[in-house]
Amino acid sequence: MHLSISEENYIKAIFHLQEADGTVSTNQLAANIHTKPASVTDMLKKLTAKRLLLYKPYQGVRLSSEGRKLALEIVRKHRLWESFLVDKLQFGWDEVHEVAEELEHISSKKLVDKLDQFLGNPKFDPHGDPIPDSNGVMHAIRQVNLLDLKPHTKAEVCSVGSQSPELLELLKHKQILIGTRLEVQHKFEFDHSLEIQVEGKGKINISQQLAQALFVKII
Amino acid sequence: MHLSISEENYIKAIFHLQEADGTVSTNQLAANIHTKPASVTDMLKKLTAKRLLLYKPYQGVRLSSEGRKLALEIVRKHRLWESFLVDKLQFGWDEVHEVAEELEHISSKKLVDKLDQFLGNPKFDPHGDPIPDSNGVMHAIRQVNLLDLKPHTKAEVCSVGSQSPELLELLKHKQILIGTRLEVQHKFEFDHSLEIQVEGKGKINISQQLAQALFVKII
DNA sequence: AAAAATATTTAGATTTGTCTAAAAATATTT
DNA sequence: AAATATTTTTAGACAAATCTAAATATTTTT
Ligand SMILES: [Mn+2]
Ligand SMILES: [Mn+2]
Ligand SMILES: [Mn+2]
Ligand SMILES: [Mn+2]
Repeated sequence: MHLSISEENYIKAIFHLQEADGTVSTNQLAANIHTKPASVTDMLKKLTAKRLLLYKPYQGVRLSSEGRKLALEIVRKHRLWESFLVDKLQFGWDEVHEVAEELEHISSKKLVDKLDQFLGNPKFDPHGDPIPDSNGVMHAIRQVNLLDLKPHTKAEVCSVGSQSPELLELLKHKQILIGTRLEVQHKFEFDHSLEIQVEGKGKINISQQLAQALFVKII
Repeated sequence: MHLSISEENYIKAIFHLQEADGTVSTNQLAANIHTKPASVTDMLKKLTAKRLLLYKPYQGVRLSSEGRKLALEIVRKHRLWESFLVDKLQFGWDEVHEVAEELEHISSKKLVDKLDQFLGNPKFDPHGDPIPDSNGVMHAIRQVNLLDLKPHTKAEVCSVGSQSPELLELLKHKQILIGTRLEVQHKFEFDHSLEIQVEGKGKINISQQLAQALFVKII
């Protein structure tokens, strides 16, 4: 099954969007992929004909098992390349997403597996997201949104909810990285902001919007 | 100047073909790029409009200085990725060309320069071809075709004239690599074949066709 | 249960890169 | 210098991926 770069981008977007809702709407997909709904409908028909999607007109779309398998291959490549860029080429973790968006479409299976090996078979990418293995098995880590973390519980930042440059800039400024250890001190009802104790640093305040974008694992 | 993958492939092909003749014909290009002459004419017009080519209908084409600059960037990426695959990922030097054909189109300038640095700024790729630096400067090595090597002169294989799998298979079988040292013992007038003394090995025979595909530097 | 609003699909056009077949230009042979 | 062969360009078609505008289906509000 050979897919074009566009087709791969659609498959990957559906994969990510359906994590949340189970099923993905035409408009959601159009917004995510920066195209118009009419274009999405065309592509959904094409990918359905290739048996990669389960699609009922007007009723949204999901990946077929074949589609899911392909999506996992693309996600695997994306996250391995991100790891390569950060671990080997000294990119910042906030600079790698765009480049990986291109590299994920390189098709050589051998390349991916050799790269995986070269990197020491990493389990998580620089943003803390899990990397599927060569069989498409991806172990989800137990991670909790920072908003849902119980106060006075030690936890470690393990992923971020978006790769927007604005978010990453803010994290850089607050010196919050993947692996940063912290503990919620207070939750403020008024604006849902948090006071956080960062290990080795002082107390800082985090807005609701920022907390929502941070995922931690309890340690 | 943003180019599509197709446009980049044309620019690169013209670069390689004009090394020999100075000017490149429509048919030559069509054969090289596995497309039809009519398609080539269309693309030549488009790239000429972008000021990357010097093209007179019916009279062949050359790269403009702008086109040459872009070609060198693509060649740089191709050869750096080949070096990466061989040096870091343990690919055989006969397996890398196709993958590099895809990787050469990744656009990040930062990626290329970081990769160059990561590899230790190599001057030659696994086939012995010189790698342009980030300013597009490429130092040609003084290399001689094996057919033109004077008998009883020690030399070292430093590049091959094609990356065809058939050629590379033959070289593997004869245990000839980049860096192999050898000396011509006899030249046979009848079929222009050569008897070669390979350092550390015995004498072997090499056909005219094979000798033509091998370039050596005198040591 | 209508009416209104929203979401989705269809229809028709556009761009890019390719093709085949035919026409025109150039090169080679007689 | 014609005639012939070869090369190159033009003309017209097509598939992929996108768009806008219009039609249709679904959902929400009244
Ligand atoms: Mn992508
Ligand atoms: Mn990531
Ligand atoms: Mn290429
Ligand atoms: Mn090479």
